[in-house]
Amino acid sequence: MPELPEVEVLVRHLKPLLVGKTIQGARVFREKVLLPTTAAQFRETLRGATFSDLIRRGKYLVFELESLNRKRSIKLLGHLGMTGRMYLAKKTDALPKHTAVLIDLGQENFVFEDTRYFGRLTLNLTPLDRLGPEPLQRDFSLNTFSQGLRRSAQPIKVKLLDQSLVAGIGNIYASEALFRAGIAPRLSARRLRLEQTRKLRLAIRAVLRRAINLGSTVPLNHGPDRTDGLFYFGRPADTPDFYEERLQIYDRLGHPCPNCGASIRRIVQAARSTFFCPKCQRS
DNA sequence: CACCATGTTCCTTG
DNA sequence: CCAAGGAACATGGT
Repeated sequence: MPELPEVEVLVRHLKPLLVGKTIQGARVFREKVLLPTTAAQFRETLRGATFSDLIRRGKYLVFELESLNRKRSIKLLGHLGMTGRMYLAKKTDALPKHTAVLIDLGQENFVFEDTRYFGRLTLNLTPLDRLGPEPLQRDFSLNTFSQGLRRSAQPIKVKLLDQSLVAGIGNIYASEALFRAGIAPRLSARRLRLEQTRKLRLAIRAVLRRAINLGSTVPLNHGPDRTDGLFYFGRPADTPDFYEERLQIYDRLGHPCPNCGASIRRIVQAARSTFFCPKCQRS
């Protein structure tokens, strides 16, 4: 469940569950997700450490810990890739098929499972250096944004996926933000007029904030009664309107545009799907 | 078998 | 040095 809003909701959920808990040990089932950290390094660094904080940066989770003697503060960088999940589980629960890392917290386990293993849980923090501003914070200013777009000939949709421009937008919310701003996904980034840039910046913020708010209403359960998959799409079969459709345009090929009724179209840009309304997003 | 999927990094080319 | 495009990573759903 991994773009900025999903990570934000996960962080809010996990932080109070983790802070104060001490790591008894760790088991690594898929060393690849630790890279460039090794399994031995990972186990040795974390054993005896206590979680002190958890924050989000872009689509990353940054776990902060203190070692046993408080001599050293440790940071762990997490990323969910496309299919990663992180949660606390009872020790009696069966391990999911694609468990990558298991952290023993004494009474329970912290599980990192990831079907495709594109995710990360590592002591290497350097990916954070490449991130642009947080879209929901002050440093994502109109100036910063328009200057970031100025040099790029790429289609605006593709440029929005560039994490050094602004951190946390993924394939779904890129389409959602452009739809909300009424901007055509193929428009070259440098050709946006100031008014469009202004609109897009506000649309990005609105779309992300709204998703966080809606996501916060979905309980993050795991196991057989798992509900975190509802974050993006649909609603459970037997629940009320509470679980409204969350997305206006993404994955809605052929459906009527919620603004004008025109048929929603799909194109491929940089090998990824883009959804848009041909009438509401003409320029 | 074909194509699709919420992401990032590495390599090459210009 | 920079921008941009494409492959690679790995597994599963339809």
